[in-house]
Amino acid sequence: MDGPSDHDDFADRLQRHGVTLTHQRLEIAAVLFRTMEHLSADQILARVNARNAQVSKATVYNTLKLFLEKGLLREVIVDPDRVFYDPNVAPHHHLYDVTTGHLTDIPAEAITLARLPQLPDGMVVEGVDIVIRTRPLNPP
Amino acid sequence: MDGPSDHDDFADRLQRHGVTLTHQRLEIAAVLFRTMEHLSADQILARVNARNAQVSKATVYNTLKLFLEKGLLREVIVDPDRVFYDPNVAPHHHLYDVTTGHLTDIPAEAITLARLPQLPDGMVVEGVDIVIRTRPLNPP
DNA sequence: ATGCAATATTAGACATGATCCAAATGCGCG
DNA sequence: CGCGCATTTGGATCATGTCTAATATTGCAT
Ligand SMILES: [Mn+2]
Ligand SMILES: [Mn+2]
Ligand SMILES: [Zn+2]
Ligand SMILES: [Zn+2]
Repeated sequence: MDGPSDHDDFADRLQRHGVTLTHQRLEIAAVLFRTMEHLSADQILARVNARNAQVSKATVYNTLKLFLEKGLLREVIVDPDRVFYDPNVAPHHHLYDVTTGHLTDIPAEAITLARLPQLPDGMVVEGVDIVIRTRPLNPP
Repeated sequence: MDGPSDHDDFADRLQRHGVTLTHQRLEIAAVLFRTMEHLSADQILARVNARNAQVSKATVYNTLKLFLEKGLLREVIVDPDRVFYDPNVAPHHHLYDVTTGHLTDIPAEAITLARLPQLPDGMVVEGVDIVIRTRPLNPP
């Protein structure tokens, strides 16, 4: 499941993005890229320290910021209380289960916008975020 | 500009939504509904106390929560650090200037999405939030 | 009007996510 | 080995937002 090849893939990935390798960064990368889930900083900290060793909160935040800068991650802002970190950097959108807080990817091609609105002058689109909030169909 | 008719309009609006009137609630409603801007709790607190009297932080949060429950407002989650309160409760989407943090409404009709993705079984759409992140076209 | 119970407001304590800091550690290389 | 620089770290600090328990106001019956 967790062979040396996985580990090397993560190492390559970090290096290709200009991130110098450290033990902690590899641990964090493993947590994020092995399951490709959307996780909060707290969840990442817990998982990293559950599997292996002691990585500090400060290092988790430092590393997430670094990974963001290097384009290894993106943020998803859907919950007012915490940021989710998304290991999928391909353009895509999200289903957000408001009861569980769980995020699911929607491929960009699965949604087509017709008639993008006209932008104010001199403004350019940096990105489009679509969140479809869902909940279980109410049982009485 | 700020005649008694405005004030009465706000009062009517609150009462039609089942909100019992208080001086503080009317002040907060005036700040929100007079300019229809997207404001954070902090900004609302500052504006309320700039124009008139002393309304406490607790009351601002209490009132915003009440207005949300009563359908007078909605939240907009685009900034990891603070919630914006939106006095426009009609279905619509947003332009988000990432450099200034300023939000602008896009009428729901201005965007059409084709091919909504298929939802997991027993799940129903609660809402769709579209945020178009923009920035000034600026070569430094 | 007066009294009374329910509702609303408030100051300040508290919770939480996230950032900052200054010290300690680790690493690459001469 | 030892030096210089990047990285890590605990703990302090900050910012939004919530809670509490006391006070003030309101609506209403008498
Ligand atoms: Mn925050
Ligand atoms: Mn918060
Ligand atoms: Zn995603
Ligand atoms: Zn809006």
